[in-house]
Amino acid sequence: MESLNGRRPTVIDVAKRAGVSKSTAARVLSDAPNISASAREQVLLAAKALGYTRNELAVSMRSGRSGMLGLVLPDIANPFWGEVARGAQDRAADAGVSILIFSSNWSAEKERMHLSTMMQARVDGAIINPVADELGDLERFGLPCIMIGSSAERFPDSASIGSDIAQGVALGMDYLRSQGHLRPALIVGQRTRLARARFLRAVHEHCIKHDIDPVTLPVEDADYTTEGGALAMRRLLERHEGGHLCVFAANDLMALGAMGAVRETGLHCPQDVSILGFDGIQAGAFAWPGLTTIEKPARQIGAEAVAQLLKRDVEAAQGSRIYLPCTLTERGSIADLRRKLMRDSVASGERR
Amino acid sequence: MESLNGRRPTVIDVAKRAGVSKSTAARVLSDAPNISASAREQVLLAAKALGYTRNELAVSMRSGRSGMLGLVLPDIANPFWGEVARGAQDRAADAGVSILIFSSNWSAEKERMHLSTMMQARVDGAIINPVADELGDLERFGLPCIMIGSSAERFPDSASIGSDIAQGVALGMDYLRSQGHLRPALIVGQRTRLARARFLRAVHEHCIKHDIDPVTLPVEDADYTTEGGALAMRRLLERHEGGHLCVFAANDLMALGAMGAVRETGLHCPQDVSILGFDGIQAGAFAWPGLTTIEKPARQIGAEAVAQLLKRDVEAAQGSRIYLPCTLTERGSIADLRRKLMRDSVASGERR
DNA sequence: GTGAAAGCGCTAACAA
DNA sequence: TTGTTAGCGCTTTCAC
Repeated sequence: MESLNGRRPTVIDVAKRAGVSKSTAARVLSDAPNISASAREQVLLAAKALGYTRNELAVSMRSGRSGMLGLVLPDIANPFWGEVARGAQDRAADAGVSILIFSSNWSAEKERMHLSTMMQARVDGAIINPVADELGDLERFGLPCIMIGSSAERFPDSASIGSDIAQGVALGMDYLRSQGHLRPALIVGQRTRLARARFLRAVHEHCIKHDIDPVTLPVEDADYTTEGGALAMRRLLERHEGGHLCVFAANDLMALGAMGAVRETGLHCPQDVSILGFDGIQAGAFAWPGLTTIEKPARQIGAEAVAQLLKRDVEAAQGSRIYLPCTLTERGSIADLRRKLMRDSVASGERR
Repeated sequence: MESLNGRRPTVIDVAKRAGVSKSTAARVLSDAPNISASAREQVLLAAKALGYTRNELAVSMRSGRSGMLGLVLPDIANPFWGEVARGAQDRAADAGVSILIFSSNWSAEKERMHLSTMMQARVDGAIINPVADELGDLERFGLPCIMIGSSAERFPDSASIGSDIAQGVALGMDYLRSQGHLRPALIVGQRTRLARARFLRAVHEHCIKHDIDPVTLPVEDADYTTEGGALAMRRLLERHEGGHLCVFAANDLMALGAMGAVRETGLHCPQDVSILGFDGIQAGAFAWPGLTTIEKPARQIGAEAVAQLLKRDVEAAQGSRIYLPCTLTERGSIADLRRKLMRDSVASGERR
């Protein structure tokens, strides 16, 4: 009976077995209307018996849409991007589309390769954290595209989704202020990075709002790595003139590095030094003390990007930018100076 | 000239522009032999001008192979699986194939969904960390399949790749022994987990080799989470009769949880308690003290799985099992009791 | 309600 | 060396 010897069954096989024509079978299998109950039943039965699964490749070719989305990340092994991928994957699965995930490993060359592979695979849309400055054919053929992450700003014409750095920084600065840290030192990215400027701008805005001269905040550049953070911390410690030191790092890895440097110096966090991070990576929860940090909505970014891409069919939103809010995760790397100050003032007999 | 108004160019468009036939163009574009230099040049020129990219969907349909591999992971956001994905991605990119990554989120239902999506997408092979006990159509149509991770043992018939737990445990036990810890306490997984038995079996073998009664090692069950590890540690501490306590946890998360519990009790690691983990997740590097651990070759597992799948075309290796060796990462959570013992014996005037 | 036939973009067998 | 032709599995007119 099963004369297809190992071959995967096609509509034709199903049609034959059901005793109907190819098109009737196809109609049933694609839920088209105007089918007699008996025909439907026969076809469904045959399909089940044969273990028929629709060949999406063929569907894609006919329809011109592949039901796949491309996702190009700088590093899928990086927990932050892993979360983004997870968000995208979950949202896509809900909508019944698949995701082709690529890891550019921070290489523009690899990225170009992946972009081209995506084009060839005829993905219906792409989500990209761009490394290079140009997208090649993607733009040329108007493939729906959404940029994610900070480097997205290099592409002012395309839609983008990212975390709201300004809001996150404000949140962090407000929190530090609430704990009595008015002039935190800053560990920021290299001068070439766009994220650096955005971070600093947000800090300045906060300062101006609170009548603080931005120039009075110590700033150290680092390279977003643990080692860089440790280096920057040591320099900060050298410059420091005594009293409690508070540091706001532009990412968690640098914050964690800074924490290590503090420990090496024989100082303690948060007793002598307070540290605030930015990202929300898992490792921060296991450091000691736990790293208090501004958490980026990684998973939502992925999910929202997919959602936008799927919506895109209807309305083409050129150059729109969505910034998702960050949240504060308190863990224990920040000293509450206010309470301490209050105690001091009570002790010295002052009243208000 | 560009009369395809936004449409992506096909071989036909290229052929027309180059003034040759469809098949000549196709031959050039697919690097087939027997083409005149002039024809080749014309076609390449036309292709470039038009921005032609081969439609892999069509190629796939003709050839029956999609150039895509499916990868089903329990959680793409989990750093360990992220590393596996990264290894697979890199290796696949080298070979010019794409990877469809799915995250089952530990749900058998979702897994079944993803499996079916993969079948419909006509992937050429699949790499799976199985949650459910059956694979459905994958087996039925003989899709090349490789299982990864510990649950792979539930599928004795299919090929699998994993880390060599026995070797890793032996490595860990030998290392502990070298540091003077002869009878470490064990924090292992739940009784239902296959991994638990494998872990314990390896420990027993080590014990027997070294004339230690395995029963004398305290064992606590936990659920592979930080909280579970902390709980198990507290129970271990209660049972403990004084002196240095050494703990070998079956994964890093539990080890990290145990470390936290030690700190809460007012004890210190590694002075009072030594802890050895198993996995090699990033967070372990940021804990304080850094977690010494047996590192699983996550990235290689992914890479090797892809390699095997690609090789599979040639020789079908049914039921083969590959175990990749683990490595030791020393960080600082283990006390060197030997040195301490030596010091003690020197102090008390003993000679050898 | 159903069948016949065209065609998505490509490759491969056959002819010239 | 090049062109013609027949499909891969599916959807979708267009007749009946």
